[in-house]
Amino acid sequence: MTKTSSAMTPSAKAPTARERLLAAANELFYAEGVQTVGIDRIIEHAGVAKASLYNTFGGKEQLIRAYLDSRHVRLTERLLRAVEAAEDPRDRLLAVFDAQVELFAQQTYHGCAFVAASAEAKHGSAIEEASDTSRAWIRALFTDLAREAGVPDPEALARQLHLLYDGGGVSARMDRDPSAGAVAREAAGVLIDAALSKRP
Amino acid sequence: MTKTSSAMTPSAKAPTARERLLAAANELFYAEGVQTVGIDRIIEHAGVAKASLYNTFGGKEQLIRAYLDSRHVRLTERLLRAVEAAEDPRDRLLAVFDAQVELFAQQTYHGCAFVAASAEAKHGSAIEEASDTSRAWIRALFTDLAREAGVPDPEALARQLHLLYDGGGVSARMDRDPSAGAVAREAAGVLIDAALSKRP
DNA sequence: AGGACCGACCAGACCGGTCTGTTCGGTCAC
DNA sequence: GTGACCGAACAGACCGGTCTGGTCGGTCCT
Repeated sequence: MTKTSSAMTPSAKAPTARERLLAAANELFYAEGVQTVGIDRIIEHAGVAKASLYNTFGGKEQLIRAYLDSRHVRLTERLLRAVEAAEDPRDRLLAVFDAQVELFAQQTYHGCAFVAASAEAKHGSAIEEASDTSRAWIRALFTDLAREAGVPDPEALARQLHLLYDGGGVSARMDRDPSAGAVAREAAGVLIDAALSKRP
Repeated sequence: MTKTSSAMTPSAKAPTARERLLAAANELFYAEGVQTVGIDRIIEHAGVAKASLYNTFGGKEQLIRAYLDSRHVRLTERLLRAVEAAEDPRDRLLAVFDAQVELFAQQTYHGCAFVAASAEAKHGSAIEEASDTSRAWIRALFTDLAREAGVPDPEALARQLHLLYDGGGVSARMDRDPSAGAVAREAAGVLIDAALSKRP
């Protein structure tokens, strides 16, 4: 009845090698960086043979790409869930920062995975590609919500809020201070109100 | 008369091994990352013997530290110069972002060196130490300028502006878009005005 | 003045270790 | 038996770091 080994569905039974690999990558790459963590540690932590990694993903670069893609999926889910819980257009914009506050509170938080991974990535790499995709999505989310709120220049407000979003992540990591989320949220409120006041 | 070999003064003549090493580190570390660039490439680019590196700095970690320290010195000089050129308290706060705009315009700009270097640094490293020092200095600068401007809560405004400052740097690098500087400056103006309006 | 000396430096061989990526034989479930 | 998987060994490049040997300009001593 239950197809456990189909590898296409995560299934409820024993996790496949791919899943364990991705989980290990998520833990180690995120905590220590994609450059400093070697594949030996990944496969050891995943309890997987090296050949399985290369059969499944093809190489470290592709594993990093898959790791970043999975981060992006979880990011969009988290943000969408937070935004949908709010109704007032202004609150929907702020909901993004509420999600950030919640995220920073976890002691596992170690900054934006894309910012960290792209810090030492060469131009044109898969890392840059994944970062661009994720950042474009966030920018579009901010723009849509800003337009929804009825500000005269949604693009401009979106760029400002994106700056705050980035700054919050960097500050929370670099200063080891989760309260950066609250600061970002407060500043966002000011910027939103200023943009709103220009359109009566 | 002239003591050229004293090694304490950079002198005007031929650059010493230490200077060339630091210059090479500044170029390669900043452009490609402190992890990905090996010391072999540093010494080759500097035209220096490997032993000179280890005699002068003691190791890669210390070279990175010296590189970051030199970045910090240049950063403070640049910001101080920009701030001192302005007279109005509000303009002095904005001058920090003017300096950022100018910085982003250089095509060599590749993001904040401290953000990049600390992305894959382990907790308690010399990199973290240097980052903390630099960030504390910037925070103090913002706080002083905010106090000078007479806002009721200088610390709060400083934290907001620091967020914008960080966000501008990240966005300029990740999006390969220097206009993030102008966006940050504009948002800073809004936040400053909002803080100012609370104190008559 | 001239020879011994010395510190700063370069060139490069070399070390142990680690990196990514490959290969192969064995095992277990279906 | 067939495919997915593990454990282990392997190759080749590269890492940070050490060490030897040689060059050169300046300084001191006589």
